[in-house]
Amino acid sequence: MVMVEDDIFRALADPTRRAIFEKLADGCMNASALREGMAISQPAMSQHLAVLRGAGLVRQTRQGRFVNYDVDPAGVALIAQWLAKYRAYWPARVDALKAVLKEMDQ
Amino acid sequence: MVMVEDDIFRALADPTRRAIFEKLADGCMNASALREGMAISQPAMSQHLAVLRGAGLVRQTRQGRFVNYDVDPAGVALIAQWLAKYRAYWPARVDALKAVLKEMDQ
DNA sequence: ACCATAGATAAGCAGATGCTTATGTGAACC
DNA sequence: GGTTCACATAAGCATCTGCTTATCTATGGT
Repeated sequence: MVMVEDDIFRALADPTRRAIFEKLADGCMNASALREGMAISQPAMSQHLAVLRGAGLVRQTRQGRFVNYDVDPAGVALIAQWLAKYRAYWPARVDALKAVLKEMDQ
Repeated sequence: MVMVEDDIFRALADPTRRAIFEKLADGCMNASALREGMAISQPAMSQHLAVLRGAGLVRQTRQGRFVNYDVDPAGVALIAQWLAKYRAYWPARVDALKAVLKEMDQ
């Protein structure tokens, strides 16, 4: 038994790590680019990325000397799946969700 | 600046606390009922519930000597809102979501 | 072959976290 | 008023986390 959600939520619990993950929401980026404007040391960034990767939230691809990171859809899907347990508690947002889906159809 | 998501994800990072929260997904329950089958001391439960409440994930209502806890829709909505940033990464689940919405319409 | 650059890993440490036991508070019942 | 039950809070402590500095690995350029 692996309890994937443990790693996911623990990874997202740290504000710095969540900021990194949210940066990646806009698209693929390498570790150095991620550090820009973040007041974080290189080892710290590397450690955070390792945690995010261990949680299945982020994937890495070597490209020369750089390592590109991007959001792992599998991890996001797991969160969405977990959140689905509580869909009964956000009926007020149904309309907003509908709009999102309509938008995605086009 | 309060950074609500900080408290939310920190609260959900603990497996025991997540188990409690998931129990409440099925409906309102008091602290003693929540402890059943959980191998957790009374103070520990109380502390966990305090953290969940502080994060806005759970509400409490006194009913005589008991305190009933239930999921706070506001907290769930915040997670859904946060997750919406990543909707581009789970297109495979659009159909499932549509089914959910159709079901909610009825 | 040498050096520079991007990133990972190791070790150590200050602060946070979750548990414990003990005690406090509040409501019901006699 | 006193006792019991449901829960909260306090204090202490072992463990975990995230940072730091130092060092290692890997790739590219010359």
